[in-house]
Amino acid sequence: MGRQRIEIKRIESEEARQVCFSKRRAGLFKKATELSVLCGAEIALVVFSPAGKPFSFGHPSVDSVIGRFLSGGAAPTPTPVADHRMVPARASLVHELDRQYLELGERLAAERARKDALEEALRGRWGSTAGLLDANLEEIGLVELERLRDALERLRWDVAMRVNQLVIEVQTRSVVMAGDAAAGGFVGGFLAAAAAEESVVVLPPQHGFGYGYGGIF
Amino acid sequence: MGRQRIEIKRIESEEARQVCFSKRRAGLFKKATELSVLCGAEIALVVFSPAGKPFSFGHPSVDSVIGRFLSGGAAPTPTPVADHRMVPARASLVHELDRQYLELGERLAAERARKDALEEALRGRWGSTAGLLDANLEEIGLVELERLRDALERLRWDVAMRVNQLVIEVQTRSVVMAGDAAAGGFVGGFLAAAAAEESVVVLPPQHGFGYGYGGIF
DNA sequence: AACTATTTATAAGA
DNA sequence: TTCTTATAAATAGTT
Repeated sequence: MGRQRIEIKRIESEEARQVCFSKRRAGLFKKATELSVLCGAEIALVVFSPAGKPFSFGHPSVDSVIGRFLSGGAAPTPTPVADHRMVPARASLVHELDRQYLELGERLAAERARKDALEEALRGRWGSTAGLLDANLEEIGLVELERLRDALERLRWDVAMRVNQLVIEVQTRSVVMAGDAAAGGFVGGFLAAAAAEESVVVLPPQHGFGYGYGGIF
Repeated sequence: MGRQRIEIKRIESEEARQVCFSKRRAGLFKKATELSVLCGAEIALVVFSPAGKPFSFGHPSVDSVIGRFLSGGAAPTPTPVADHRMVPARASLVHELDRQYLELGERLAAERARKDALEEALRGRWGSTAGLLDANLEEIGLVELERLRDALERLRWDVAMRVNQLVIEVQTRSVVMAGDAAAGGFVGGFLAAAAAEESVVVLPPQHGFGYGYGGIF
């Protein structure tokens, strides 16, 4: 709708896609607002940018509309535009939440496994020499000292290796893991604010974290 | 957007309102579809007509997007309000999920904190000038290792004493021990390692923890 | 529903 | 990102 007509297909250029998203998102929210005002229609609109930032609009509120949609055994939806899903999808939201919940559990388990492996990596090495530590030194001969020396050197190597791995892991993981701690107890607070009597709600892009990974719930 | 410009306010005429709704709803869903296709954005759109008919669009699905939104995408709505109209059953379910989420979140945070402490301990140890077996072993900070550390420090002292004695013996029994330079070498190497200022392992260039991204964490 | 006269939205470009 | 502008789209009022 501009200088040229464009085909409605995924924009490959990352930059162009971002620009298009910004413009069209604004337009979409404007249209949604106008529709709600002109016709008094209840509307819930949630959009995630390609970068994962959430935007939402709701009249009277996202929650009230979603709640009505999920609970009200409302009639199935029509199919305005083809191609994408315009599905009824009733209470399967619960399943989605449940799935994400399980995902968090798996994350926790994985996290714990990593921690245990770390502790074991340390404790295990010490365990190999623990006996020597407790031995009566008066009875330690050159052979024993040699064994101790070797054990300690192996320890140094192993730990160094472990550190190397950790460094790599940390570097690799830095972005992926970002955002984990955000969004504590969001659902409760969210629904607590549900059914707003407000007219128009537009969430600006969040400050930058809290999303990234949807592995909660 | 037609013959005349119209003010964006509720259309009083019931018929005109219904007509406008039909037209604009189609346009809105089309825009939403285009945005999702062009930019790959995830979108959930739910609209109730003035008559109460529900229409929805979702990419990949309404539920997945809503689930993602609920789970951590958004900050508290800028327009909080009261008037809860949640379906009881759903409300309690969500609260339960929320409670369990908080619980898991706390556990995860605790696990991660411990894991981070471990990583930091390892990393910090290498960062220091002291060697692996030096006194700052305590920086590992693990309770279960503190006793081992103490034992090791005593060991070092005792070993040093023992070595002194051995050296004296070696010096005394010049003939017997003379050819056994290896023994002295072992012990010397051990003690050198024990107080090492050197690193056995060279860590890879840590081009960094500069997560190079300001947005997320 | 269809048909336009207009207003809007927006693709490119700066 | 924001603005400008040429055009494509959407749509208000009409048939």
